[in-house]
Amino acid sequence: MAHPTTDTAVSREEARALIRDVLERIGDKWSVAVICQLGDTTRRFNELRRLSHPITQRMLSATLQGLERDGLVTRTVHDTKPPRVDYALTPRGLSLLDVVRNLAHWAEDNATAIMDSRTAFDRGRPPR
Amino acid sequence: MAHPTTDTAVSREEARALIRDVLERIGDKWSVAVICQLGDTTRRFNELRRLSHPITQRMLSATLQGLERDGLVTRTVHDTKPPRVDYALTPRGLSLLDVVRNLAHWAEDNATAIMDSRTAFDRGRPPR
DNA sequence: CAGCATCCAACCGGATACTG
DNA sequence: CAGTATCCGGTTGGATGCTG
Repeated sequence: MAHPTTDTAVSREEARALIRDVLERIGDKWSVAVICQLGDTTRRFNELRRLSHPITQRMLSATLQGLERDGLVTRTVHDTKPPRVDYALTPRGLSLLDVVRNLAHWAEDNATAIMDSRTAFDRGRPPR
Repeated sequence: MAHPTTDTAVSREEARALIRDVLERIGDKWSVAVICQLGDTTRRFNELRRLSHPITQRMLSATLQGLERDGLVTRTVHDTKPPRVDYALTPRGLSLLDVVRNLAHWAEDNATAIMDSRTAFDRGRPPR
């Protein structure tokens, strides 16, 4: 405890790094959409595909693997024929869903204001 | 109102599009960090630069312009010498700060669990 | 101090084709 | 049905150098 200020600064930076790591998980193009679609029900692969609409197989697969890797969704394979795989949020995923819903709420509430702000800003600065 | 289901589906999709537009704003690499650093105090350019640490000038500039465009921060130029520019959150930016703080909180709370989950997952699936 | 301009590498993500 | 493999274009963002 010789240099508490330094300690604090370091852990602060480390905390920021962790936060960014996590934010990059949900900051990609599809994670939030998929998490919302999962909600509190379990869904199958192509079901998610339809719901998250123009998502490609590749991206859905990658997104789900990322979420599974982080312990946010579970993947259960029923080896029937045809094969069937169910995805669902884990408790941790559900807790994230709450946060994400707040975010979505805010986005919905402020979407038009933001769009207006953008066009106003762009009118003042014509591109080139 | 012949096909209310269709109507709902369409507006739902539009809503999703809007939300994604907004999420992409804060989904980039630096916006959240800058918003947190602004908090409820006004800050100068290089001050933000130091606080958001390894951010480059270019990225800070771009991030701030994006946030200003969306009406989330204000930019005030004092023409003194040397020049001085202050950035601060608008009311809308402050409301976003609340949401973002929730997110950061969640990230902090779950960071270690997520890291553990990742290493466990990766142990099960060695690369290649 | 507060930026803009340019260049360029890395990565993200879409399209497409194929498999168990 | 539920994916994997490959290709490849656009965007993101870092490094660097210059300006008022």
